[in-house]
Amino acid sequence: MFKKKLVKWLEKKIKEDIVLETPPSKDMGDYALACFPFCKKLRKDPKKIALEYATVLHLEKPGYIEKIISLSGYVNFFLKTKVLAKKVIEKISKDKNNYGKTNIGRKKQVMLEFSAPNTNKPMHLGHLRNNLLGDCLSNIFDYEGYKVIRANLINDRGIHICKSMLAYKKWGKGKTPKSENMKGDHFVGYYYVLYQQKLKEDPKLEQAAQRLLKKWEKGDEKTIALWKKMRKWCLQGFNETYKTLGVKFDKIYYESTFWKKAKNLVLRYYKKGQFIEGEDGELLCDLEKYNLPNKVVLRADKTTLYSTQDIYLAIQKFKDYNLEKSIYVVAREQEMYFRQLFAILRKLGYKWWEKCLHFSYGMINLPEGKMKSREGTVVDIDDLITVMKDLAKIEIKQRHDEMEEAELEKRSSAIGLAALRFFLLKIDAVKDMIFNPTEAIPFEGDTGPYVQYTYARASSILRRVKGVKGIEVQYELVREDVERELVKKLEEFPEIVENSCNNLRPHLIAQYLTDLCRTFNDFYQKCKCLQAEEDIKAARIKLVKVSTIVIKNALTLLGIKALEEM
RNA sequence: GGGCCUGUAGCUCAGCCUGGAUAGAGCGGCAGCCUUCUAAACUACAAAAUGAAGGCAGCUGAAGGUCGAGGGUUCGAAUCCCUUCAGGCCCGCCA
Repeated sequence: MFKKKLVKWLEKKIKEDIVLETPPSKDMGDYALACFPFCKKLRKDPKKIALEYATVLHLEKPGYIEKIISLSGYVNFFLKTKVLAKKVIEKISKDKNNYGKTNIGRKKQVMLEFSAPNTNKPMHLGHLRNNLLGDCLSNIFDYEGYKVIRANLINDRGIHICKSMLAYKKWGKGKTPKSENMKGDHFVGYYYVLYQQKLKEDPKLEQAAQRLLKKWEKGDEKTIALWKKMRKWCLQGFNETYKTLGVKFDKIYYESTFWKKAKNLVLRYYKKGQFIEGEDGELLCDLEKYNLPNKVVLRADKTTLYSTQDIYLAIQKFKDYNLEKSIYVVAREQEMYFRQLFAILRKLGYKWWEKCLHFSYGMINLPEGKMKSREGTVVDIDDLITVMKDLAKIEIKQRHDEMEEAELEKRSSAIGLAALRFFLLKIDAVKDMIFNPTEAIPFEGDTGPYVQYTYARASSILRRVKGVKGIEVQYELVREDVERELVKKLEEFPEIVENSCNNLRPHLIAQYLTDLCRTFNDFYQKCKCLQAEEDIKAARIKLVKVSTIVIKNALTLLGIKALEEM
């Protein structure tokens, strides 16, 4: 708010490129200008330069500046607390849940593809990080004014799907999710696991699954009917999970609807000479000129691969929408794959290949160690949510002796999910991480519940306050150190969102939130609101009010519910 | 053999893109506030130095660091460049 203004003013005064930084401690002011770079030109000691600048500038300082001094080679600027408080508080009061939006994405469309489940088993911990990152990034783009298309690519065909179908055919005995009282995706997943188990005793199942795939591809009626049935069960299960997670999509691509077209497309490009035939008849793309290994785009038996379909789908996305960016939220293992995919598109002459972007993220594991589906150590999202919810219940019960069951359900669900989301989103996506449920749930520390709790405390003050409505806020009464700090934190928010959007770093929001909440709690601790004198009370209540707005806005970006009471 | 990523306090992480002043949080641990016991002096009561044991929700305080290592660039490096070590991931018909 003030920084840009100050930079402009300084550039006029000093006639140099001005880069302002934030000093490490508050007695060094709000902004600082390092004078070391000027040394050579002016052939003077930086301390002297700083002193001279500070002296001159101080005399001509603009109205919002309290003082300008020099400290060990820096020119330090101090904002007037009253002006700062007034500007920030009034801005937030006016913008409310729009506070922090910058509109940098106006008239631009961005697509984020994430989630991408297979319809043969429930989504697990890995999908969870994917879903949450994709969802949060989408929220951020949305907030910055982009038109966001949340896309999901459902992998609903292929050999892995046939495996669960085969197992169901053999051992399913006509059971249904309903008859077994199971969630659809878990039901289907059970047969996928069953297949893997039976395969050990009977290796011939592999061929049987292959035959089933062939039948599916030919459109065999019975096979298709079974496929449709099981697919539906699975999708219903996914939708439930998405609903509890609070994840929504604008566009869903089903692999089953375009795999054939994808194959034909690749064949056409082959005929045009864009792809070459390998030793066994497979088709591949030569990427040597891009310094990448070659990529197979169609199997020797002319069945499709992920690459086949992704080439088609990438093109389709740009046909469906006028995209500024097409972002793929996919785990890091596939970094090379996406570099190849984008290079293929480039080779094929699609100018927009540069707009494609792989947002990669690290692995997520449990404290017990690596997840291995074969060893059954995979954790389903649904199970994990239940664990979080139960942990949340324990916390709530410690604080409330009696609570109605419905209310307990509601709160534990909100808190459990908040813990989950926050824990996964606060860590830089590039890093591998260990998800430890018990570390995520406490109401203290860097956790989602801590942030929610802060919001609830603030809300409680606002609920109980009486008699400040008509009183005009006198901003000079915002004068305690902690109050000033809080105001400054609130001011940072728009910059944080913009940064996290431009650099695709959702964790900045979460990091900011803990910071803000700590600052708020410090203020809460040191400044009595309700017991203060009327005019001071009015100012503090206003500060509490705008704090809740910003906390809520930030929470919303993370997809976390702000609770009035916990 | 080649490529990408990570390495910061006991643990979990932020800061690195965009170099700047004493490298920041959270958790844990430590000390204190707290509880019980002890107790000179005193007619007695209240209060209580000191020492010991216990507890831990909250509050307060302090501690904790070769920023993996080495070199370079720079007035200045956790941050940029090079080398190196450790860990993870990937490298034509898996997804």
